[in-house]
Amino acid sequence: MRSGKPPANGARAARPASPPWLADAGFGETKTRILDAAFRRLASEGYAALNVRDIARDAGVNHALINYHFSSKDQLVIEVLDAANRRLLARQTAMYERPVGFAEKWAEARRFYEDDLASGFVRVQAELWAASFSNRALREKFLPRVLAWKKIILGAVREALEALEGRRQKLPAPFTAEVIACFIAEFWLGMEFADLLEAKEEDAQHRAALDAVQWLLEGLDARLAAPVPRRRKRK
Amino acid sequence: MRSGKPPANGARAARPASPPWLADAGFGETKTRILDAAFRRLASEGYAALNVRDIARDAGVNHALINYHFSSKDQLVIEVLDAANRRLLARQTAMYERPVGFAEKWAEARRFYEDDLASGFVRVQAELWAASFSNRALREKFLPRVLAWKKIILGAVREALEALEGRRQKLPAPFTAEVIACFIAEFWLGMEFADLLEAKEEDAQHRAALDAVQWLLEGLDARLAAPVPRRRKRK
DNA sequence: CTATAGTTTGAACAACTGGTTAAACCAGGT
DNA sequence: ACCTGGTTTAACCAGTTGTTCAAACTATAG
Repeated sequence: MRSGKPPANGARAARPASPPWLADAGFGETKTRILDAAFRRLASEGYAALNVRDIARDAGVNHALINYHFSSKDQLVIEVLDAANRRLLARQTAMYERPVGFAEKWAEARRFYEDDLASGFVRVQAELWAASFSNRALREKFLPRVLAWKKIILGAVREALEALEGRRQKLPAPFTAEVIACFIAEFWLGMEFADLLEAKEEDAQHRAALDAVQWLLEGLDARLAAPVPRRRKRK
Repeated sequence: MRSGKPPANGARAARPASPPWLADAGFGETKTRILDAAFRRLASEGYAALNVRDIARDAGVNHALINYHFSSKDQLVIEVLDAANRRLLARQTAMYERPVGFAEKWAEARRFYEDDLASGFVRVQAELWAASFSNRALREKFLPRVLAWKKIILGAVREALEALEGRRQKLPAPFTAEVIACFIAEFWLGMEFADLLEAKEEDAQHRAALDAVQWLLEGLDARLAAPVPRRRKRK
């Protein structure tokens, strides 16, 4: 019998049957519950305090099952990150398809971020990010994602700069698309780690900074929507 | 007998007598060695793997001494962060006094960063930053430092913007000094966490981004050095 | 029914954790 | 000499850690 469908019931406590979180990819119910509990534990207690017994208790499952379904605690953590990566990839491609303006893309990214912050996703990512400093396997899961993420940003920035050049506007030489994309990517990452410190003073500043970019992009969208100027910029 | 001076010798192994690292503040030799070993352990193995016995072995002392000199492992970690804070404060005020151009300030910050990366300081800071997500005492040590750091940046940005305004140049409304300072601070923080992932691809991009700001500031410095355009008095 | 294969359980293991303790050590003061 | 108070040591404690294992359970196939 493969572990496709849930095994009728067993004497399992009546738990909220696995939230939508990382529930995809045809895992058995137990496996999903463990993954989900591990995620929640990472989000609430952090990586340093992570241990299989608490995870099992949260999942409502015997703790030996963790080594049965995942071969070790380390492997479980890696699969948590894997699931997170799958989820991000799906969202990313979904966003890619939608052909909207730059400002709207930015706004959607902000909405996603708010969700991720509230759901604990940002926290888990930060915990595993730090853990990956001393965990090669974990780091190797992060690197391609970071690179892919930067590539997305770079693509959007390139698009924007080319549009600007079509309007005969150009940024100073050192500000290449790569540089601007780097600014955005690392700013965002820094914002995540800063937000997790939960300094209320920061929140307002972050919103203001995000708003400023939003304003910039709205201006860009407007200019792109207007008819091309005859000879030189009109404004 | 206070723990002011080193106790002659004892049968201590011939260890490299406490590197310059966090050695200040009149601690006894043993205390300093433990602090130093804890720092090195954090920099090499990370917070999650930190334990008193390894620290003691690294310091060449009995592990019971950690609970004798610091009252607990948690307290030791806090004092490591305290020492780091003291060090940063000293450097910061030293840099404050030196009245140089904006570009030179930026360049010095970059040099400091390179040192901190090589010495493991950035790594330790990142480890403790993440640990502070679930450690109130640690977080309370971070918050004032982060706030102070941002204040420094904000001060410099304000200065620059005022100088620009003296030259009748003005940024678009949403780009206040606070917003720009926020961009810089979070970009820098993100860069630290990204560098710790050790993706070689990133390094070049970071350098290019830092160079771009450098270029901007050199232009600003040059403009400020040049005579004021007619129409209004200087600053 | 029985056989079979996947799943679950409770108990156990050995290693490791932070912390404590009594005794020893080591100076200086009297 | 003795006492004193800070320091160091080895042994120890109780609790936690990840992991293993044989036995029990469950559902399906023959």
